[in-house]
Amino acid sequence: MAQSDNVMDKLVSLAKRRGFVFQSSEIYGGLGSVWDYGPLGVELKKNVKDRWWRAMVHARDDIEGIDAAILMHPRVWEASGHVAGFTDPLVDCRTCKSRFRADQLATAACPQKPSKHPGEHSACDLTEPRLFNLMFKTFMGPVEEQAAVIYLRPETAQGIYVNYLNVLQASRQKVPFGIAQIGKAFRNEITPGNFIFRTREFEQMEMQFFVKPGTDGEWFERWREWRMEWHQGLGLNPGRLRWHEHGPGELAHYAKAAFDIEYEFPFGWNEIEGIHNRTDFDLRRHQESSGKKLEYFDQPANERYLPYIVETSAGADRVTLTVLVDAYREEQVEGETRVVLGFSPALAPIKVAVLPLMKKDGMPEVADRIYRDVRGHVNAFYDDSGAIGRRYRRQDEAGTPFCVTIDTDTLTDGTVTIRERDSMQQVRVAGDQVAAWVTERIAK
RNA sequence: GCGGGAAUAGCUCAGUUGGUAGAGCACAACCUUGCCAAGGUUGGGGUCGCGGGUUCGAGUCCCGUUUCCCGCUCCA
Repeated sequence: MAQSDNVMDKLVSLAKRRGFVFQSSEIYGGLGSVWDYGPLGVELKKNVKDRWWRAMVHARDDIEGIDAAILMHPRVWEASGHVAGFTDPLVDCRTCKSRFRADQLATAACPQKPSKHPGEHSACDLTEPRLFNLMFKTFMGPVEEQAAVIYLRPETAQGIYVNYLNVLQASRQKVPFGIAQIGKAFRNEITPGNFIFRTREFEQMEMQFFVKPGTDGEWFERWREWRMEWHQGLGLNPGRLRWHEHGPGELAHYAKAAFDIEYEFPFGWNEIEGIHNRTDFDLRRHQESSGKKLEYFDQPANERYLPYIVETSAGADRVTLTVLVDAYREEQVEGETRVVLGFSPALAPIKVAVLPLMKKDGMPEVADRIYRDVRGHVNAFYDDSGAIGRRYRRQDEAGTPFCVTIDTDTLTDGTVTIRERDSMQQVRVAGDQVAAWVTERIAK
């Protein structure tokens, strides 16, 4: 475990040094478990989100995208169960330092395993129950009165449910169909941590798929398969991905069945995406709470029903962390340790670095022309300072898959060398073909 | 929130029994070299997490606080 922690520590240092992730409000001492993405991090995360959006919305005819507001009517959260379910009364044991949900504690006997208890400790010395509301509260309007209390959404899904009929009508979709959304959500986690894995402000990539009751089981299986394929398509180590099925005691209040896709982080196996069969729980609750009919009318069959919902919910920050962790590797060269981030070209923040071999004979000028051409197509980076080997290393550390060098031959025949990070192979390409060459490699 | 550990330059860390800060790397400029990181010269950068206290004097001792890490409980 000590070695694993070490990897995360090094990743946090690297993330800060190279501009992937900074701690929020660092100059004021930092804000707990809130992180900002830097120049490279925002590109990486954006690439992850864009890839998800393309797979979900653009590449399919049966899914529409939306972008709902973070602020919603407070009654949404009463109907969803979050006002009741997200306020846990918790008690602590002063002796064994354990925490329990007060509503699950039947007796005064300590439910901890005996092995955890030193000596004669057989019953817990419990504190008074305290309320932990996991939703962030704020006020709508300038006067702080009870009626104006609203919440920052603790999940993005509800913005889809309350809009489902609007989307259905506007898009002329028919069940089965889905609605996709990428957006921020907020939770007052009791214990956040592990860098950007569990944070209080986070971004979700959610797709809610509306199906006819009775077909939910087969759609659930289909989406399980598709989502795992998507994660594998990011180029992640397949041995570090697995399923975790929720047992009866683990299921959330809304779910009939739930599978998590887990990734093996240095701190253990943890969930990066959940696939849930939410049944008609949410639509039914909103229908009852709002008094508005939310049924779907199946014209050919001439029947009305509340659709069942199969949800796929991935953490954008978690997937980004997964990509970072999976790409991280150390190489030993002549006793020195060097760090390489082996991002797939499609996800890499910088796709290509343009490096003139020497700062003379007009090489920087030629390199600059190529750089300006390439950056019109993909995110590129120009560097002419220091030794060439060192510049290669800097790009390896940033995860740049391709480096272009301009040498004396470029000045006469216009060709450049493209060096590929992972294979260390070099190819000779015409300077004006670099953008096309790189674009093709990224698309693969 | 509870218990344990930690916080000194962008990063990794030194800092002796209290006497008002250093190294390597990184960064900037110039020179040199030129295809897989450490060339030369010069330079910028720290109110030692923050706030109190003890002291003639605090990076160092005491108290509080914030943040991070490790456990306990929850989740994407």
